[in-house]
Amino acid sequence: MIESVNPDLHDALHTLGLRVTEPRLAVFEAVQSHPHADTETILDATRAALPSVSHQAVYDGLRTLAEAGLVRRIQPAGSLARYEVRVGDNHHHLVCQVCGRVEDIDCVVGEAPCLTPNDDHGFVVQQAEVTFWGTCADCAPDADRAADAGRTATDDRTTSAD
Amino acid sequence: MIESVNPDLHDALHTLGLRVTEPRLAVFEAVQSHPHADTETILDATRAALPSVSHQAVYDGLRTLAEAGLVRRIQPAGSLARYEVRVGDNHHHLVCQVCGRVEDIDCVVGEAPCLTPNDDHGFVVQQAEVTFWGTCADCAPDADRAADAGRTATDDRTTSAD
DNA sequence: CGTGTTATCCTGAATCAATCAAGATAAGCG
DNA sequence: CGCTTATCTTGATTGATTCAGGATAACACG
Repeated sequence: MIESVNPDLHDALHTLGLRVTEPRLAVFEAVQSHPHADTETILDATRAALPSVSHQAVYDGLRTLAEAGLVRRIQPAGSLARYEVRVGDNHHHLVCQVCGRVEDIDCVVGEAPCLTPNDDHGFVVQQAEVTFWGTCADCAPDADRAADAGRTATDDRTTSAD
Repeated sequence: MIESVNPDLHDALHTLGLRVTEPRLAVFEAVQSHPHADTETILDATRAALPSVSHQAVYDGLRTLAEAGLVRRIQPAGSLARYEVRVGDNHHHLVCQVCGRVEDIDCVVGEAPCLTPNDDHGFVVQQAEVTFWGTCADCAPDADRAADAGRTATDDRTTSAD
C-alpha cells in the first residue's frame, strides 16, 4: 500500500539492523508529508496509507525512527511532541505562542560560534537548539486586539536573546 | 511560617492586582531556593514551609507567578515543567540528556544579533530561547563507557547549531 | 524456496503530570 | 468590621504516552 518505497529509507533501516516494515515506512512518509505535525496527526496520516495500523505501532515507529536519527522529535514547551524529517541540516524553529504552529528557520543571522556557551559547567555539549517564540500572522490580529487595551512603548521590543 | 517576607515580591503582586497569600510566597521561595526544580520538588519544598498547602495551590501559584513574569517556566523536551526566579536577564540553559539536570548559561558567546531569524515567516518574534543539550559531568562516565564500544572520529564533534 | 528466530506489531490496560469543578476560606477594600 | 470575590481545598478527571503479553511477519540461513 506504500506507493513510493523510499530506497534511502529502506537502506538506512537495513544498515542500522532495523527491519523494514510497512508501518515504519508509512510513519516516515506521514512525517515527511506533514512537517511539524503532532503524534495524532501522524497517526491519522499513517492510517490514510495503512488503515489497520495500530496506535502503538505509530508511537513505536516514531520513537525508533527518532532514535535512528531518521526523524527529529521536537517538543516546544507546552506543546505535544512534533516530528520532522529534516535532520542534521542546522535549522531551528519558530513557534507561535497562540496556536502552536511551527515554522523552520534555515539558519540564524550570524555564525555557529555565537552558539557556544561561555561556561559549559563541565558538560559535554552536543547540540545547541534555538527556539524563536512569537505570534504567527494568522494569530496576530487576535494579539493586536488583545494588546490594544494596554499598548505601550515596550511593544516595540522585538527579538531579544532572553 | 514564611520567615522572610519578600517586600519586592509583595509589592510586585500587589501592583499586579494579585493577592499576597502565604501559598504564593511559599511557592516563590521554594522556586528561589530550588532553581530548575520540577513541580513535585517545588511542592515538597513549599510544604516544608507550609505543610498544609494543597497540590492545586502550588500548581496555581506557579502558573500565576509565571504569568505575572515573577518566575519563568522552562520545559526542555522530554522533561517535566521546571521553574526558576531568574527572569529578564538574558540567560539560557544547558540540559543533561542523561539525568535532565539543568544549568544556567549567562550568555552565549557573540551578540544578540546572531539570534535573529533570517526569515520570520510573518511572525512577530518575541523571544529567542537557546537550549544546549549535552551530558553533565556526573553522567559523562556512563556516556564514555557506552561510547567506548563504537568510538569514531565523529565523537570529535562538539557544539553545532543543529 | 522452506524454516526458525525474534523483532515488531496488535490488543488492551495502566501511568501520572496536569487540569477541571464546586464549595469553603480569607485577602483587602470601603 | 463586614462584604466581595480571588484564592485555596478537596476530589475527580483528562489525555498523551508508556507498559505488558500474546500474535505476526521480517529476514537470515540452510
